[in-house]
Amino acid sequence: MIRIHDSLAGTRRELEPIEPGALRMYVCGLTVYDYVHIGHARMLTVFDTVSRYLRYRGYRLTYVRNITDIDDKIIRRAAENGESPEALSARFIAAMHEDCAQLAILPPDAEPRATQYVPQIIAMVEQLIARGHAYVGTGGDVLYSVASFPGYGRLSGKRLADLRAGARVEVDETKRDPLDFVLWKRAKPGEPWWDSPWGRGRPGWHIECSAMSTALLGPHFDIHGGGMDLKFPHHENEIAQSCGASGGEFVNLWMHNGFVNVDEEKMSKSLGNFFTLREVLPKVRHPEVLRYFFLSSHYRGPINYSLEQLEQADAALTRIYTALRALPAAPAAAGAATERFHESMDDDFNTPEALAVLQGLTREINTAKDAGDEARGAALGAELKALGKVLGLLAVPAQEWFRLRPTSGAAHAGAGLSDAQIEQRIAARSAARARRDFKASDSIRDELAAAGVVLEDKPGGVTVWRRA
RNA sequence: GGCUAGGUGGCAGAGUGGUCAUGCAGCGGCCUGCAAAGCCGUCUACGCCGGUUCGAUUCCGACCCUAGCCUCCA
Repeated sequence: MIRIHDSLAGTRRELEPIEPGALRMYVCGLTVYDYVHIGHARMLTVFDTVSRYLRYRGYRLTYVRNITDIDDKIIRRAAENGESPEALSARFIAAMHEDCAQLAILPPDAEPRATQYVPQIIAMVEQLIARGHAYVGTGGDVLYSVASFPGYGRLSGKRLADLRAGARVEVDETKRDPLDFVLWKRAKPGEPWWDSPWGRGRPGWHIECSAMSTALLGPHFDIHGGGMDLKFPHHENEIAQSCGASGGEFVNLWMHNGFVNVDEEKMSKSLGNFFTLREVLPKVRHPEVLRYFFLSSHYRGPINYSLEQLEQADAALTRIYTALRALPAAPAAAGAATERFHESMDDDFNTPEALAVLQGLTREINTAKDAGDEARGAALGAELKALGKVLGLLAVPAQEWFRLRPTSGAAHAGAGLSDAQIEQRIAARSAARARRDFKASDSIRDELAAAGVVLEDKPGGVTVWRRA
Protein backbone atom coordinates (compact mmCIF):
# COMPACT_ATOMS: atom_id res chain seq x y z
CA MET A 1 0.00 0.00 0.00
CA ILE A 2 1.43 3.29 -1.11
CA ARG A 3 0.60 6.40 0.83
CA ILE A 4 1.12 9.86 -0.60
CA HIS A 5 0.87 13.26 1.01
CA ASP A 6 -1.97 15.09 -0.69
CA SER A 7 -1.51 18.85 -0.72
CA LEU A 8 -5.24 19.42 -0.90
CA ALA A 9 -6.15 17.24 2.07
CA GLY A 10 -2.97 18.18 3.93
CA THR A 11 -2.43 14.57 4.97
CA ARG A 12 -1.10 11.30 3.70
CA ARG A 13 -3.65 9.35 1.73
CA GLU A 14 -3.70 5.87 0.36
CA LEU A 15 -3.13 5.63 -3.37
CA GLU A 16 -6.29 4.17 -4.86
CA PRO A 17 -6.14 4.07 -8.64
CA ILE A 18 -9.23 5.23 -10.46
CA GLU A 19 -8.73 2.30 -12.82
CA PRO A 20 -7.38 -0.77 -11.02
CA GLY A 21 -3.70 -1.34 -11.71
CA ALA A 22 -3.35 1.80 -13.78
CA LEU A 23 -2.30 5.32 -12.84
CA ARG A 24 -2.38 8.59 -14.68
CA MET A 25 -0.08 11.39 -13.61
CA TYR A 26 0.29 14.90 -14.94
CA VAL A 27 3.17 17.16 -13.94
CA CYS A 28 3.60 20.80 -14.82
CA GLY A 29 6.83 21.00 -16.74
CA LEU A 30 8.88 23.92 -17.88
CA THR A 31 8.39 27.16 -19.68
CA VAL A 32 11.19 26.95 -22.19
CA TYR A 33 12.85 30.34 -22.41
CA ASP A 34 16.15 29.44 -20.71
CA TYR A 35 18.33 26.53 -19.64
CA VAL A 36 17.23 24.06 -16.99
CA HIS A 37 18.31 25.22 -13.53
CA ILE A 38 18.83 23.06 -10.47
CA GLY A 39 15.38 23.92 -9.15
CA HIS A 40 13.84 22.51 -12.31
CA ALA A 41 16.24 19.59 -12.07
CA ARG A 42 14.97 18.72 -8.60
CA MET A 43 11.35 18.80 -9.76
CA LEU A 44 12.21 16.65 -12.76
CA THR A 45 14.15 14.21 -10.59
CA VAL A 46 11.41 13.98 -7.98
CA PHE A 47 8.68 13.05 -10.44
CA ASP A 48 11.01 10.85 -12.43
CA THR A 49 11.65 8.93 -9.22
CA VAL A 50 7.94 8.80 -8.44
CA SER A 51 7.19 7.41 -11.89
CA ARG A 52 10.03 4.89 -11.71
CA TYR A 53 8.83 3.65 -8.36
CA LEU A 54 5.16 3.40 -9.31
CA ARG A 55 6.09 1.36 -12.38
CA TYR A 56 8.48 -0.78 -10.34
CA ARG A 57 5.57 -1.49 -8.00
CA GLY A 58 3.59 -2.82 -10.90
CA TYR A 59 1.32 0.03 -11.88
CA ARG A 60 0.69 0.78 -15.54
CA LEU A 61 1.50 4.46 -15.39
CA THR A 62 0.80 7.11 -17.98
CA TYR A 63 3.04 10.04 -17.17
CA VAL A 64 2.42 13.34 -18.91
CA ARG A 65 4.70 16.34 -18.43
CA ASN A 66 3.90 19.40 -20.47
CA ILE A 67 5.97 22.12 -22.03
CA THR A 68 4.84 25.72 -22.13
CA ASP A 69 6.20 26.95 -25.42
CA ILE A 70 4.29 30.18 -25.73
CA ASP A 71 4.08 32.90 -23.08
CA ASP A 72 5.13 36.46 -22.30
CA LYS A 73 8.67 35.55 -21.31
CA ILE A 74 9.27 33.49 -24.42
CA ILE A 75 7.95 36.24 -26.64
CA ARG A 76 10.03 38.89 -24.89
CA ARG A 77 13.21 36.79 -24.84
CA ALA A 78 12.80 35.90 -28.50
CA ALA A 79 12.34 39.54 -29.41
CA GLU A 80 15.50 40.45 -27.47
CA ASN A 81 17.44 37.80 -29.38
CA GLY A 82 15.93 38.70 -32.71
CA GLU A 83 14.64 35.16 -33.21
CA SER A 84 11.16 33.73 -33.44
CA PRO A 85 9.45 32.34 -30.35
CA GLU A 86 9.30 28.97 -32.10
CA ALA A 87 13.05 28.94 -32.71
CA LEU A 88 13.78 29.98 -29.14
CA SER A 89 11.54 27.38 -27.57
CA ALA A 90 12.80 24.66 -29.93
CA ARG A 91 16.34 25.46 -28.86
CA PHE A 92 15.59 25.23 -25.16
CA ILE A 93 13.45 22.13 -25.54
CA ALA A 94 16.42 20.41 -27.19
CA ALA A 95 18.68 21.62 -24.38
CA MET A 96 16.22 20.38 -21.78
CA HIS A 97 16.16 16.92 -23.36
CA GLU A 98 19.93 16.78 -23.25
CA ASP A 99 19.96 17.85 -19.60
CA CYS A 100 17.32 15.28 -18.67
CA ALA A 101 19.30 12.52 -20.36
CA GLN A 102 22.35 13.54 -18.33
CA LEU A 103 20.43 13.22 -15.07
CA ALA A 104 18.90 9.88 -16.09
CA ILE A 105 15.45 11.44 -16.13
CA LEU A 106 13.37 9.15 -18.31
CA PRO A 107 11.15 10.74 -20.93
CA PRO A 108 7.49 11.00 -19.92
CA ASP A 109 4.94 9.08 -21.95
CA ALA A 110 3.74 12.30 -23.48
CA GLU A 111 5.26 15.75 -23.55
CA PRO A 112 2.53 17.97 -24.94
CA ARG A 113 3.31 21.54 -25.94
CA ALA A 114 0.79 24.29 -25.50
CA THR A 115 0.97 25.36 -29.13
CA GLN A 116 -0.08 21.87 -30.24
CA TYR A 117 -3.28 22.04 -28.21
CA VAL A 118 -4.79 25.35 -29.22
CA PRO A 119 -8.00 23.77 -30.60
CA GLN A 120 -8.54 21.88 -27.33
CA ILE A 121 -7.83 25.04 -25.36
CA ILE A 122 -10.35 27.03 -27.40
CA ALA A 123 -12.93 24.29 -26.94
CA MET A 124 -12.44 24.32 -23.19
CA VAL A 125 -12.74 28.09 -23.01
CA GLU A 126 -15.98 27.89 -24.99
CA GLN A 127 -17.24 25.29 -22.58
CA LEU A 128 -16.38 27.47 -19.62
CA ILE A 129 -18.24 30.39 -21.15
CA ALA A 130 -21.23 28.14 -21.87
CA ARG A 131 -21.29 26.92 -18.29
CA GLY A 132 -21.13 30.42 -16.90
CA HIS A 133 -17.57 30.28 -15.57
CA ALA A 134 -15.98 32.63 -18.08
CA TYR A 135 -16.72 35.88 -19.87
CA VAL A 136 -15.20 38.19 -22.42
CA GLY A 137 -13.77 41.18 -20.60
CA THR A 138 -14.01 44.74 -21.79
CA GLY A 139 -10.41 44.54 -23.04
CA GLY A 140 -11.18 41.60 -25.32
CA ASP A 141 -9.51 38.93 -23.18
CA VAL A 142 -11.53 35.95 -22.04
CA LEU A 143 -11.49 35.74 -18.25
CA TYR A 144 -12.39 33.11 -15.70
CA SER A 145 -14.88 34.29 -13.14
CA VAL A 146 -13.44 33.16 -9.85
CA ALA A 147 -16.65 33.94 -8.02
CA SER A 148 -18.47 31.40 -10.19
CA PHE A 149 -16.50 28.52 -8.68
CA PRO A 150 -17.33 27.86 -5.02
CA GLY A 151 -14.27 25.69 -4.32
CA TYR A 152 -11.79 28.38 -5.31
CA GLY A 153 -9.01 28.66 -2.74
CA ARG A 154 -9.29 25.20 -1.23
CA LEU A 155 -5.94 23.91 -2.46
CA SER A 156 -3.96 26.91 -1.28
CA GLY A 157 -6.03 27.44 1.84
CA LYS A 158 -7.00 30.92 0.82
CA ARG A 159 -10.26 32.75 1.10
CA LEU A 160 -11.43 35.06 -1.64
CA ALA A 161 -11.87 37.89 0.83
CA ASP A 162 -8.25 37.55 2.00
CA LEU A 163 -7.01 37.47 -1.54
CA ARG A 164 -8.99 40.55 -2.50
CA ALA A 165 -7.68 42.33 0.55
CA GLY A 166 -4.11 41.59 -0.54
CA ALA A 167 -2.39 44.86 -1.21
CA ARG A 168 -0.65 43.54 -4.26
CA VAL A 169 -3.61 42.49 -6.33
CA GLU A 170 -3.50 44.74 -9.32
CA VAL A 171 -6.55 46.74 -10.23
CA ASP A 172 -7.62 45.91 -13.75
CA GLU A 173 -10.66 47.69 -15.10
CA THR A 174 -11.27 45.07 -17.75
CA LYS A 175 -12.02 42.42 -15.12
CA ARG A 176 -15.23 42.02 -13.17
CA ASP A 177 -13.24 40.86 -10.19
CA PRO A 178 -9.55 41.57 -9.59
CA LEU A 179 -8.98 37.85 -8.95
CA ASP A 180 -10.32 36.76 -12.33
CA PHE A 181 -7.58 35.36 -14.51
CA VAL A 182 -6.99 35.22 -18.24
CA LEU A 183 -8.00 32.18 -20.29
CA TRP A 184 -7.46 33.67 -23.72
CA LYS A 185 -5.29 36.70 -24.39
CA ARG A 186 -6.05 39.05 -27.21
CA ALA A 187 -3.00 39.35 -29.48
CA LYS A 188 -1.00 42.54 -29.31
CA PRO A 189 0.70 43.80 -32.48
CA GLY A 190 3.72 41.72 -33.39
CA GLU A 191 2.81 38.82 -31.12
CA PRO A 192 2.09 35.27 -32.27
CA TRP A 193 -1.63 34.58 -32.59
CA TRP A 194 -4.24 31.95 -33.39
CA ASP A 195 -7.75 32.56 -34.67
CA SER A 196 -10.51 32.05 -32.15
CA PRO A 197 -14.16 32.91 -31.62
CA TRP A 198 -12.83 35.95 -29.70
CA GLY A 199 -10.52 37.12 -32.43
CA ARG A 200 -6.83 36.61 -32.81
CA GLY A 201 -5.05 35.74 -29.60
CA ARG A 202 -3.21 33.13 -27.61
CA PRO A 203 -3.87 30.89 -24.61
CA GLY A 204 -3.43 32.05 -21.05
CA TRP A 205 -0.95 30.01 -19.05
CA HIS A 206 -3.32 28.24 -16.70
CA ILE A 207 -5.74 26.91 -19.30
CA GLU A 208 -2.98 25.06 -21.16
CA CYS A 209 -2.52 22.53 -18.40
CA SER A 210 -6.24 21.91 -17.96
CA ALA A 211 -6.70 21.41 -21.70
CA MET A 212 -3.65 19.18 -22.14
CA SER A 213 -4.29 17.01 -19.11
CA THR A 214 -7.92 16.55 -20.13
CA ALA A 215 -6.94 15.75 -23.70
CA LEU A 216 -4.37 13.15 -22.71
CA LEU A 217 -5.60 11.75 -19.40
CA GLY A 218 -9.28 12.60 -19.30
CA PRO A 219 -11.06 15.01 -16.96
CA HIS A 220 -10.42 12.89 -13.85
CA PHE A 221 -7.01 11.37 -13.15
CA ASP A 222 -4.87 10.13 -10.27
CA ILE A 223 -1.92 12.37 -9.54
CA HIS A 224 -1.06 15.94 -10.39
CA GLY A 225 2.39 17.26 -9.52
CA GLY A 226 4.50 20.36 -9.72
CA GLY A 227 6.61 22.79 -7.73
CA MET A 228 5.39 24.31 -4.46
CA ASP A 229 5.04 27.70 -6.04
CA LEU A 230 2.52 26.42 -8.55
CA LYS A 231 0.03 25.66 -5.82
CA PHE A 232 -1.24 29.19 -6.04
CA PRO A 233 -2.45 30.45 -8.36
CA HIS A 234 -1.67 27.98 -11.12
CA HIS A 235 -3.05 24.77 -9.64
CA GLU A 236 -5.89 26.56 -7.95
CA ASN A 237 -6.84 27.89 -11.36
CA GLU A 238 -6.49 24.50 -12.99
CA ILE A 239 -8.97 23.06 -10.53
CA ALA A 240 -11.39 25.88 -11.25
CA GLN A 241 -11.00 25.38 -15.00
CA SER A 242 -11.12 21.62 -15.17
CA CYS A 243 -13.91 21.17 -12.65
CA GLY A 244 -15.74 24.10 -14.15
CA ALA A 245 -15.56 22.67 -17.64
CA SER A 246 -16.37 19.06 -16.76
CA GLY A 247 -18.66 19.59 -13.82
CA GLY A 248 -16.97 16.61 -12.18
CA GLU A 249 -13.86 15.66 -10.25
CA PHE A 250 -10.37 16.60 -11.38
CA VAL A 251 -7.44 14.91 -9.62
CA ASN A 252 -7.20 12.54 -6.67
CA LEU A 253 -3.82 13.55 -5.28
CA TRP A 254 -1.81 16.74 -5.47
CA MET A 255 1.94 16.45 -5.02
CA HIS A 256 4.19 19.47 -4.62
CA ASN A 257 7.96 19.35 -4.38
CA GLY A 258 9.97 21.77 -2.25
CA PHE A 259 12.39 24.35 -3.53
CA VAL A 260 16.10 24.46 -4.01
CA ASN A 261 17.52 27.24 -1.88
CA VAL A 262 20.92 28.82 -1.89
CA ASP A 263 22.13 30.20 1.42
CA GLU A 264 18.71 29.47 2.90
CA GLU A 265 17.09 31.69 0.33
CA LYS A 266 15.06 30.87 -2.70
CA MET A 267 17.18 30.73 -5.79
CA SER A 268 16.44 33.64 -8.05
CA LYS A 269 18.05 35.64 -10.75
CA SER A 270 17.63 38.93 -8.94
CA LEU A 271 19.63 37.62 -5.96
CA GLY A 272 22.32 36.35 -8.29
CA ASN A 273 22.21 32.90 -6.72
CA PHE A 274 20.97 31.13 -9.80
CA PHE A 275 22.57 27.91 -11.09
CA THR A 276 21.86 26.09 -14.32
CA LEU A 277 22.40 22.37 -14.60
CA ARG A 278 24.96 23.07 -17.27
CA GLU A 279 27.18 24.95 -14.87
CA VAL A 280 26.74 22.54 -11.98
CA LEU A 281 27.24 19.19 -13.70
CA PRO A 282 30.88 19.78 -14.63
CA LYS A 283 31.60 20.30 -10.93
CA VAL A 284 30.64 16.76 -9.99
CA ARG A 285 32.18 13.39 -10.74
CA HIS A 286 28.98 12.19 -12.37
CA PRO A 287 25.39 13.46 -12.69
CA GLU A 288 24.35 10.74 -10.25
CA VAL A 289 25.94 12.85 -7.53
CA LEU A 290 23.35 15.54 -8.13
CA ARG A 291 20.61 12.96 -8.23
CA TYR A 292 21.79 11.48 -4.92
CA PHE A 293 21.86 14.98 -3.46
CA PHE A 294 18.24 15.60 -4.48
CA LEU A 295 17.12 12.22 -3.17
CA SER A 296 18.93 12.59 0.14
CA SER A 297 16.24 14.86 1.51
CA HIS A 298 12.49 14.46 1.35
CA TYR A 299 10.85 15.81 -1.79
CA ARG A 300 8.42 18.04 0.04
CA GLY A 301 10.97 19.95 2.08
CA PRO A 302 13.37 22.63 0.94
CA ILE A 303 16.90 21.67 -0.02
CA ASN A 304 19.92 23.89 0.28
CA TYR A 305 22.30 23.82 -2.63
CA SER A 306 26.04 24.19 -2.10
CA LEU A 307 29.25 22.60 -3.30
CA GLU A 308 29.75 21.13 0.19
CA GLN A 309 26.42 19.37 -0.16
CA LEU A 310 27.48 17.91 -3.48
CA GLU A 311 30.72 16.72 -1.94
CA GLN A 312 28.81 14.95 0.80
CA ALA A 313 26.58 13.33 -1.78
CA ASP A 314 29.66 12.24 -3.69
CA ALA A 315 31.19 10.74 -0.56
CA ALA A 316 28.02 8.84 0.27
CA LEU A 317 27.60 7.50 -3.26
CA THR A 318 31.26 6.65 -3.53
CA ARG A 319 30.96 4.57 -0.39
CA ILE A 320 28.33 2.46 -2.12
CA TYR A 321 30.38 2.14 -5.29
CA THR A 322 33.37 1.14 -3.20
CA ALA A 323 31.45 -1.83 -1.85
CA LEU A 324 30.28 -2.73 -5.34
CA ARG A 325 33.79 -2.66 -6.72
CA ALA A 326 35.25 -6.09 -7.50
CA LEU A 327 32.11 -7.98 -6.59
CA PRO A 328 31.32 -10.97 -8.78
CA ALA A 329 28.03 -10.86 -10.65
CA ALA A 330 25.08 -12.60 -9.08
CA PRO A 331 21.36 -12.81 -9.72
CA ALA A 332 19.37 -10.18 -7.87
CA ALA A 333 17.11 -11.51 -5.17
CA ALA A 334 14.81 -9.49 -2.95
CA GLY A 335 15.89 -9.76 0.66
CA ALA A 336 15.18 -7.98 3.91
CA ALA A 337 16.64 -4.75 2.56
CA THR A 338 14.19 -4.75 -0.33
CA GLU A 339 11.40 -5.09 2.17
CA ARG A 340 12.62 -2.06 4.10
CA PHE A 341 13.19 -0.16 0.90
CA HIS A 342 9.56 -0.71 -0.07
CA GLU A 343 8.35 0.40 3.33
CA SER A 344 10.27 3.63 3.02
CA MET A 345 9.23 4.39 -0.51
CA ASP A 346 5.61 3.39 0.09
CA ASP A 347 5.53 6.01 2.82
CA ASP A 348 5.23 9.09 0.61
CA PHE A 349 8.41 8.33 -1.30
CA ASN A 350 10.76 8.65 1.64
CA THR A 351 13.95 8.62 -0.42
CA PRO A 352 16.29 9.63 2.46
CA GLU A 353 15.19 6.52 4.32
CA ALA A 354 15.47 4.46 1.15
CA LEU A 355 19.04 5.68 0.74
CA ALA A 356 19.73 4.74 4.36
CA VAL A 357 18.60 1.23 3.42
CA LEU A 358 21.09 1.23 0.56
CA GLN A 359 23.81 2.36 2.95
CA GLY A 360 22.85 -0.39 5.37
CA LEU A 361 23.13 -2.92 2.54
CA THR A 362 26.51 -1.47 1.74
CA ARG A 363 27.67 -2.19 5.26
CA GLU A 364 26.36 -5.74 5.04
CA ILE A 365 28.27 -6.28 1.84
CA ASN A 366 31.48 -4.98 3.39
CA THR A 367 30.99 -7.17 6.43
CA ALA A 368 30.39 -10.23 4.25
CA LYS A 369 33.51 -9.43 2.27
CA ASP A 370 35.55 -9.03 5.45
CA ALA A 371 34.28 -12.41 6.58
CA GLY A 372 35.37 -13.90 3.28
CA ASP A 373 31.81 -14.71 2.26
CA GLU A 374 32.08 -13.72 -1.39
CA ALA A 375 28.81 -15.34 -2.39
CA ARG A 376 26.80 -13.44 0.16
CA GLY A 377 28.52 -10.22 -0.78
CA ALA A 378 27.73 -10.80 -4.44
CA ALA A 379 24.08 -11.57 -3.75
CA LEU A 380 23.67 -8.46 -1.60
CA GLY A 381 25.50 -6.43 -4.22
CA ALA A 382 23.01 -7.52 -6.85
CA GLU A 383 20.16 -6.55 -4.57
CA LEU A 384 21.79 -3.20 -3.91
CA LYS A 385 22.18 -2.47 -7.60
CA ALA A 386 18.60 -3.46 -8.31
CA LEU A 387 17.30 -1.08 -5.63
CA GLY A 388 19.61 1.67 -6.83
CA LYS A 389 18.20 1.30 -10.29
CA VAL A 390 14.71 2.00 -8.97
CA LEU A 391 15.98 5.39 -7.85
CA GLY A 392 17.92 6.00 -11.04
CA LEU A 393 21.24 5.43 -9.27
CA LEU A 394 24.18 2.98 -9.41
CA ALA A 395 24.02 2.73 -13.19
CA VAL A 396 27.76 3.32 -13.60
CA PRO A 397 30.02 0.24 -13.65
CA ALA A 398 31.77 0.40 -10.29
CA GLN A 399 35.31 0.28 -11.72
CA GLU A 400 34.50 3.27 -13.91
CA TRP A 401 33.12 5.35 -11.09
CA PHE A 402 36.56 5.80 -9.54
CA ARG A 403 38.16 7.01 -12.75
CA LEU A 404 35.67 9.83 -13.14
CA ARG A 405 36.32 13.31 -11.92
CA PRO A 406 34.74 16.73 -12.19
CA THR A 407 35.69 18.51 -15.38
CA SER A 408 35.73 21.94 -13.74
CA GLY A 409 35.71 23.58 -10.35
CA ALA A 410 37.91 23.33 -7.28
CA ALA A 411 37.87 19.54 -7.18
CA HIS A 412 39.30 19.51 -10.65
CA ALA A 413 42.41 21.48 -9.74
CA GLY A 414 45.52 19.30 -9.71
CA ALA A 415 43.64 16.25 -10.96
CA GLY A 416 45.23 16.42 -14.34
CA LEU A 417 47.04 13.08 -14.47
CA SER A 418 45.82 10.68 -17.13
CA ASP A 419 44.85 7.12 -16.26
CA ALA A 420 47.97 5.88 -18.04
CA GLN A 421 50.24 8.24 -16.08
CA ILE A 422 48.66 7.10 -12.84
CA GLU A 423 49.12 3.41 -13.73
CA GLN A 424 52.73 4.15 -14.58
CA ARG A 425 53.41 5.77 -11.21
CA ILE A 426 51.70 2.87 -9.46
CA ALA A 427 53.92 0.40 -11.30
CA ALA A 428 56.97 2.33 -10.12
CA ARG A 429 55.64 2.33 -6.61
CA SER A 430 54.91 -1.40 -6.67
CA ALA A 431 58.48 -2.02 -7.76
CA ALA A 432 59.76 0.08 -4.84
CA ARG A 433 57.50 -1.78 -2.45
CA ALA A 434 58.72 -5.10 -3.74
CA ARG A 435 62.23 -4.18 -2.75
CA ARG A 436 60.85 -2.76 0.51
CA ASP A 437 61.96 0.75 -0.36
CA PHE A 438 59.05 2.34 1.50
CA LYS A 439 60.57 5.78 1.42
CA ALA A 440 60.41 5.81 -2.37
CA SER A 441 56.97 4.15 -2.53
CA ASP A 442 55.49 6.57 0.01
CA SER A 443 56.83 9.53 -1.88
CA ILE A 444 55.03 8.33 -5.04
CA ARG A 445 51.86 7.84 -3.04
CA ASP A 446 52.16 11.38 -1.66
CA GLU A 447 52.75 12.71 -5.12
CA LEU A 448 49.63 11.01 -6.44
CA ALA A 449 47.64 12.13 -3.43
CA ALA A 450 48.59 15.70 -4.20
CA ALA A 451 47.18 15.14 -7.68
CA GLY A 452 43.91 13.92 -6.21
CA VAL A 453 44.57 10.23 -6.63
CA VAL A 454 44.15 7.89 -3.65
CA LEU A 455 45.76 4.46 -3.58
CA GLU A 456 44.58 1.34 -1.86
CA ASP A 457 46.82 -1.68 -1.45
CA LYS A 458 44.92 -4.92 -1.67
CA PRO A 459 46.12 -8.37 -0.63
CA GLY A 460 48.40 -10.05 -3.14
CA GLY A 461 50.36 -6.96 -4.02
CA VAL A 462 47.49 -5.43 -6.00
CA THR A 463 47.05 -1.67 -5.83
CA VAL A 464 43.83 -0.01 -6.90
CA TRP A 465 43.35 3.70 -7.29
CA ARG A 466 40.58 6.23 -7.36
CA ARG A 467 40.18 9.91 -7.92
CA ALA A 468 39.19 11.63 -4.69
C1' G B 1 -1.31 41.26 7.73
C1' G B 2 -3.36 36.19 5.76
C1' C B 3 -2.01 31.13 4.41
C1' U B 4 1.57 26.92 4.42
C1' A B 5 5.83 24.30 5.89
C1' G B 6 9.80 23.96 9.33
C1' G B 7 13.17 24.53 13.88
C1' U B 8 17.01 17.29 15.50
C1' G B 9 23.83 15.98 17.58
C1' G B 10 30.27 19.52 14.39
C1' C B 11 27.68 19.45 9.17
C1' A B 12 23.74 17.38 6.09
C1' G B 13 19.30 14.85 6.98
C1' A B 14 15.27 10.83 8.41
C1' G B 15 12.24 9.25 12.26
C1' U B 16 9.74 7.88 16.82
C1' G B 17 5.47 8.26 23.09
C1' G B 18 9.93 4.37 26.63
C1' U B 19 16.74 -0.28 22.16
C1' C B 20 19.88 1.83 16.22
C1' A B 21 18.27 6.44 11.26
C1' U B 22 21.88 7.15 7.51
C1' G B 23 26.24 9.73 5.27
C1' C B 24 30.37 13.03 6.26
C1' A B 25 33.62 14.79 10.26
C1' G B 26 35.91 13.39 15.60
C1' C B 27 37.81 9.74 19.07
C1' G B 28 39.48 4.40 20.48
C1' G B 29 40.47 -0.47 18.45
C1' C B 30 41.22 -4.36 14.48
C1' C B 31 43.53 -4.78 9.72
C1' U B 32 48.15 -2.55 7.01
C1' G B 33 55.45 -2.00 6.24
C1' C B 34 52.88 2.76 6.98
C1' A B 35 48.50 4.38 4.81
C1' A B 36 43.84 4.02 2.27
C1' A B 37 39.45 1.21 2.13
C1' G B 38 36.68 -1.75 5.42
C1' C B 39 34.93 -3.62 10.12
C1' C B 40 33.95 -3.09 15.58
C1' G B 41 33.20 0.41 19.48
C1' U B 42 32.29 5.50 20.93
C1' C B 43 31.11 11.13 22.06
C1' U B 44 28.29 16.03 20.96
C1' A B 45 20.49 15.95 19.68
C1' C B 46 15.77 16.93 19.37
C1' G B 47 14.08 26.09 19.56
C1' C B 48 11.72 28.17 24.38
C1' C B 49 7.83 27.76 28.30
C1' G B 50 3.83 25.23 30.20
C1' G B 51 0.26 20.87 29.96
C1' U B 52 -1.31 15.54 29.21
C1' U B 53 1.38 10.88 30.59
C1' C B 54 4.39 6.13 34.81
C1' G B 55 7.45 8.35 30.81
C1' A B 56 7.72 13.34 25.35
C1' U B 57 12.30 15.15 20.89
C1' U B 58 7.66 12.62 19.45
C1' C B 59 0.74 14.50 21.64
C1' C B 60 -1.72 19.52 23.20
C1' G B 61 -1.36 25.02 24.07
C1' A B 62 1.33 29.67 24.16
C1' C B 63 5.81 32.01 22.62
C1' C B 64 10.34 32.94 19.75
C1' C B 65 12.79 32.18 15.14
C1' U B 66 13.35 30.69 9.78
C1' A B 67 11.66 29.79 4.85
C1' G B 68 7.89 29.76 1.07
C1' C B 69 3.24 31.55 -1.01
C1' C B 70 -0.34 35.72 -1.24
C1' U B 71 2.57 38.94 -8.42
C1' C B 72 5.54 35.51 -13.41
C1' C B 73 8.14 31.33 -11.12
C1' A B 74 9.91 24.07 -10.47
